[in-house]
Amino acid sequence: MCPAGTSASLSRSSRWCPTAEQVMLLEEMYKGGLRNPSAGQIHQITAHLSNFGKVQGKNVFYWFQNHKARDKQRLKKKLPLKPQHQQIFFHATSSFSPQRPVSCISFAGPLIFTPQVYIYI
Amino acid sequence: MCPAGTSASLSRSSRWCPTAEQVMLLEEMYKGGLRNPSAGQIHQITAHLSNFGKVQGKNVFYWFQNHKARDKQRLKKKLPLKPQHQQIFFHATSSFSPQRPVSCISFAGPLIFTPQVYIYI
DNA sequence: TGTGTATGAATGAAGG
DNA sequence: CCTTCATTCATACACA
Repeated sequence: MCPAGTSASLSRSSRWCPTAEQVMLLEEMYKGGLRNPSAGQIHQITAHLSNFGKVQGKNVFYWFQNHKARDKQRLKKKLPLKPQHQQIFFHATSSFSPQRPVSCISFAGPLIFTPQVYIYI
Repeated sequence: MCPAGTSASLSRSSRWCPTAEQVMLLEEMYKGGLRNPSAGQIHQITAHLSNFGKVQGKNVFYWFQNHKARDKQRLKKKLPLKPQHQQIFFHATSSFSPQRPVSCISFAGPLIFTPQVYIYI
């Protein structure tokens, strides 16, 4: 969490603890609509945030990822509307027999192995 | 990752949680140069990994896809001055951490993968 | 010192 | 392949 007061940088911690200024700037950008910054944007942002404390590109990347996800999560929790998100998972449930498995993946070409063509039986 | 001592198996999670042994084997193959396993290879690998826990072909497929992509990102040191579509970076410490004591390589199967992926007994 | 919470980090799974 | 989403693990900190 690294809340105010004790600003990050000096912590010998293994993980990034953004300073108040950094968080402020990030939130500013977030409010501005930024959600999935490109690599270039991340680079720029990182450079800018560096003026306020140690920070790496990955920190910025994760910050946006997490902030967006949790923003959504909070909203979801607040409005528990009907479960409209039916997940239609059909488990392959395989007992994954070891040796002579039934034809699982029924195409054999040396072609691309894309998930879309998986055939679960 | 699914550390917490309790490896995968009993998790009621819907997603695959590779065991330490499985990860180790996958890492080994990756280090051996395997990047885009063919459907056949995936099938073999899956069969082999099944000796160490539940796993499906798509898990293996995704593992290689993700590992390759993130490995690449990890290695990125710098970004071009121009915001092209460069990659996002992650930290550089990759070394796979054994989440458990690991008593691997004990499988005695005479199985072979690809020439690059030699797994001696 | 234990417990809950906020959040950094990681990665499986898709989507495009 | 690259990008994004979802879920989880890990950790710092507030509070008791």
